[in-house]
Amino acid sequence: MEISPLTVNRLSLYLRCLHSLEGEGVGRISSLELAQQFHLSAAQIRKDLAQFGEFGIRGVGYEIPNLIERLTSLLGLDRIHPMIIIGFGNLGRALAASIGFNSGNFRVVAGLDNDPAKIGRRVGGVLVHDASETAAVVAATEAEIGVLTVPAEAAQANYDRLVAAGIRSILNFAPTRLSLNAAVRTKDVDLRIDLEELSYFLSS
Amino acid sequence: MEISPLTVNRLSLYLRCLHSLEGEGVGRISSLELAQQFHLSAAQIRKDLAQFGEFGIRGVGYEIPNLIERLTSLLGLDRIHPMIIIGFGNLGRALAASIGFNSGNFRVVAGLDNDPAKIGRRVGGVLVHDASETAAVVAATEAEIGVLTVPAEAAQANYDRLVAAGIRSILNFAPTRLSLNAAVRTKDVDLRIDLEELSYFLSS
DNA sequence: AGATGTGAATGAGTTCACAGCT
DNA sequence: AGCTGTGAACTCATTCACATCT
Repeated sequence: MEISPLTVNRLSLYLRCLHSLEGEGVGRISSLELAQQFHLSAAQIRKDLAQFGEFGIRGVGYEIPNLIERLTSLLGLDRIHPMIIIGFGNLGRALAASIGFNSGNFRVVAGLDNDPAKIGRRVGGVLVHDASETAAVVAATEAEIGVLTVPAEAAQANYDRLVAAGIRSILNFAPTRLSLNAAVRTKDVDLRIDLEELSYFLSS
Repeated sequence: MEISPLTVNRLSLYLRCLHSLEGEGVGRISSLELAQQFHLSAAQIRKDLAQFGEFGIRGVGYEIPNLIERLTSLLGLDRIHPMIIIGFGNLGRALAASIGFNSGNFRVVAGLDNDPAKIGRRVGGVLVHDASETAAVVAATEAEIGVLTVPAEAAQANYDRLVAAGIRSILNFAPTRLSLNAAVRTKDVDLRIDLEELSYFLSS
């Protein structure tokens, strides 16, 4: 069955809530309690989980440690995901150094840039390579995720190079419409569009 | 009529495409050509635009300068939107300095942090104030958008302070589920969830 | 008794297909 | 003739409500 990204994103959310409950020592919880505590929908929690099997106990609820384990495994968070960052401008550098981004199972293992002043440097613990060596760096680091933080004009060329290098997925911050390769899962983070949405609702 | 954020986000996209065409000297375009060039849906372009009036000429298409003007005005991009950044860690600093973020009609006019080492400093052209002075800073700068780049634990407190200070909208980067105030439009950018989505589809 | 898991109902969003202008 | 604007059809997503199980 094909799972929607909306569902997957909610699973992430549920997992985060469960970790927080586990930290408080709670051992089990019903969909209703979970929904009320975190402003979610109980029916949706059950529907989302039910797509992957029967995780709960009728009349009781869900065992938190068990559910955490199942969701962690489902989301692929039981193994390390090496990432490379392409474009060491402000945003690329910040993400390389950010503990929120570079933590848990996600590890920034290398950087790429085309600026000679940056190549060979170690920025926030990450060594920056020449972007022309994308293929070699992807192969050597076994990077699974490429984080595109280059200017819009450079995005398509760097995207194509990442795809050719055999990367498996891409998180794109460049504010441009990439011509996509179906074999590589790509997720856009377009802050310009986010701001313009806020602008619209400010004015409306 | 209540417009969906999905529609608004596509308007941003259309506007971007139109700017690019205008730069190439194209004067008018049909929904079909626009769709083909940028991998969009012609029917959806027409439906989206039709929600706001009749912008096109039947049998001909859309006048690009005219449509750009209408969309710019619709999205509220014909005036400046002052922004403040709350939390001058890696991400906050990067956004303050990033031309992609801090450009066009969006201007970072001040920063807030609770670290004495940062307060009073000018980082990337932006003066950092004590977070306890949120209300005064919002009033003085007339900031419309608050960009929350604090750690998850600090997010709710800073959110509440922004709301109390009279901010109109918030872009939240903290990976947490905020308890929201309905009067303040809030948009989440949750990079952790984006990465976990990629992780899921890597494994599945 | 009480909460899960799920078909059925509703709602949101997209695509189709064509009437109506220019 | 050709493209917009739009009701109708369809697909996707969420919510409801209850049979099912512990």
